[in-house]
Order: sequence, then C-alpha cells, then structure tokens
Amino acid sequence: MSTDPTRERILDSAEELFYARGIQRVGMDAVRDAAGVTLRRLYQLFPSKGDLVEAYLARRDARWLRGLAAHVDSAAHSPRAGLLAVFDWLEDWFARPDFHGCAFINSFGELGGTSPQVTAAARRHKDAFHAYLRELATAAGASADTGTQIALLAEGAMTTAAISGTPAPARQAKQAALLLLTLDAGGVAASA
Amino acid sequence: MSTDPTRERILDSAEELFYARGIQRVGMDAVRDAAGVTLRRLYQLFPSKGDLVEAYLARRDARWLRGLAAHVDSAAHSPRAGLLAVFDWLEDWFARPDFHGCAFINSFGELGGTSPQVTAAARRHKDAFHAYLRELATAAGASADTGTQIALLAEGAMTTAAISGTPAPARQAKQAALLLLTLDAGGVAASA
DNA sequence: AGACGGCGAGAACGAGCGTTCTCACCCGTG
DNA sequence: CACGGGTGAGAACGCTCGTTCTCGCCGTCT
Repeated sequence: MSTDPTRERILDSAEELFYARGIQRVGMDAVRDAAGVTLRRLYQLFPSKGDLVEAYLARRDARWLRGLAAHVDSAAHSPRAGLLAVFDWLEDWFARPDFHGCAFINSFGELGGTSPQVTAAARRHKDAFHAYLRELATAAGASADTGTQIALLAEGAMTTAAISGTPAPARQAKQAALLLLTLDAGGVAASA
Repeated sequence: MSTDPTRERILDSAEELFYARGIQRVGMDAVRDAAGVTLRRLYQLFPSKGDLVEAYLARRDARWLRGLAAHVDSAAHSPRAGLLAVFDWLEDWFARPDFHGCAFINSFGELGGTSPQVTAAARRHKDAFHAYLRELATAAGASADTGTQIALLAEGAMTTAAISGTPAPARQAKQAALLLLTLDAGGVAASA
C-alpha cells in the first residue's frame, strides 16, 4: 500500500525533475512524460501539484536522513567519529554530478515566501537534521550548543558547495567541526 | 545617469517584491503597479525581465556588502572585533520583520538550475562575501582558512535563521567564530 | 496652424501550465 | 450478447505572465 510501484515511479520522476530544475519550472506534463503514466492516473494518486510536492519533500526528507544515519552508523566506532563522518558523507554528496544544493533550502528559496506547506516541510527537515547533530554531539561528550554550531557549519557547507560548484566546503566545515568538538569535549579521550 | 530616479524606483519595487515573493511569482505587471510606472517605460529601462533580475541582484549585492562593511568599520576597533561584529550585523538583519533569507541563496534555489545568469550572480556575491571575511580574518592574525570556516558559519546562520524564523543562529555562529578565531589567532592578545 | 514624435493607459497576443473533460476502448458481469 | 464502469490518450479550459501593439493625447518645431 505504501509501496505502490506506480506511485514510487511518479515520485522518482518528480524528485529528479523538481530537484534539477526547481519545482515551479516543472509542469505536471513533464512529470507525466518522465514517469510514463497518464495524467489521469497522476491526478488519482496526487490530487494536486501541491500534494505531489509535499510527497516529494516528505520522501526526500526521510531518505536523506536515513542515508546520513546509515553512513554515520557504519563509519563510526564512536559518536565523535560519527559526528565527523557527517562531513565525509556531505562531501560525497557534494561531489555527485547531479548535486544541486539542499532540496529543502532550494524549495524554501523558491516557495518559502508563498507556500506555508513548503516552509513547514523545510523547517521540519532542518529541525530533524539539527536535532540529530545535537544528539551526536552530546553522545560525543560535547554540549548541545556545539552540536548546533556544527549544524550551522554543515548548512553553510551545503549552500557554499552548491553555489560555488565544488565539494571543498565539506572539508573546511569538517576541520572547523573538529576544532569545536575538541575544544568542547576535550581530546580523543572519552573521559569527561 | 546611474541615478535615474525612475530606474531606482523600479528597482526598489522589484527588490521588495522579488525578495518577498520570489522572482518567478512576481510578474512585470506587479512591478509596474508597485513602481507606479507604465509598462512601456519599464521595458525601455529593462528590455526583459532577465535584465531587471540581473540589475536587482547587482544592486542588492553592492548594497548588502556596503552595509556590512560600514557596520564593521564603525563598530570595530580591531580586525578581530570587526570579524565578530559581522554576526551582530547578521543578527540585526535576521530580526527584521521582512527578513526572508539571503536573496542570493533564494534566487539560486529558485533559478540556479535553469539560469546561468542567476547562478553567476550568486557565485559572485558569495565569492565577494567570503573574500571579505578571509581579509578580516587574516587582518586579525588568523589564517585565510579560518576566514573561510567563519564564512561557512555565517552562511549556515543565514539559511537556518530564514527557515527557522528566529535570529538565534547569529549568536550561535558568533560563539563558534569566536572560538575558531581565538584558537587560530591566539587569545585576546591581539585586541590590546 | 498643422504635422509629428513621444507618452500613458491598457488591450492584445502567444506561450506555459494546473486541472478537467471527451471519447473511443476494454473488461467482467447479468 | 448487451452494458456499465474504469482506462489511456490527448484535447480543452481558464488563468498567469512576458512582451508587444493600439490609440488617443500633448508638446514641439516649422
């Protein structure tokens, strides 16, 4: 039921198009063509473009955070290493040829002024991301404030990487995060 | 000639509308109404909407950086204090009722995927901002890398303040910048 | 005075797009 | 076999919007 293949195919196409071109520059016709589905079926599953956008953002939110957490879990022997691994994951993302910035920052920039739904979706996504980094920070023996500051570095790296077109900001942000973490949580020692 | 009052009035209206609602959701008719000018005159001064958008971004870039530098110059007895004053200026900006994020990040999110002109304008603006922070950092006795990292904090604060709707990220970023600066440029020694 | 060039106001045009409708067709059921 | 409901393909509708055109008016130069 939650895995209706047609629905997923539509969302795959919508995600690719919305993310690459922006939401407003992608018509329902383009989604229909890309998904190889009829317009009637598209509107049966998503009664309006707003619904499709909401579903796109909801799925991307879940997928993005799941991917990040999976990388952190697999690459990290400690919360401290996990927090730093966030930036390696970001760097991989930034270096992908289809990388075009954070979909939520982009959507907010595009529709934040006129769509409360998009604003709310962006806020939820960023809240969850920042809360996750605060958790990692406190688990690593640092304060929640340090987690917030590291989140700001991650956000800045996303926008800077997108606009400049290089993945380098990930390493700069990681370096700064390492310093902040070391300053707050002490050396590599887990002794607190 | 660079201060044609009609041209300035049009740009004032365009800036207010583009910034508040997004570029694509503002028609030339809305600009005409807000500027109290005829459509013919509008097209005489800006032959296409793309030209108007470019002029909007160019003027905002200059004004924003000039405002920042003026605040830094007036509030700072030292380069170190100037670098930190950047975040006070950001906080004032974030707290303004019409604050809606960085116009360049928003424009990039809206049109970065389809408009090379907008992408280039955003890149120029961010390059200039980051270069300015690197200058301040090196003048304060820190490395250019520290300036870059502080720029990432500033960028992250902008997007987070915009999406969350609070000016608090400015203070968090300032706190982190202070730590990075102190770590790199030594203690309060420089600020005699 | 009379022709003329530029101007204001707004209509008009053409394209894009969100959404709905038409119509021919195929299906399982009585 | 007749039939009603759902489907695919695409046209159609109504709106927005970038851009241009029309028309009536006014100041100017000769």
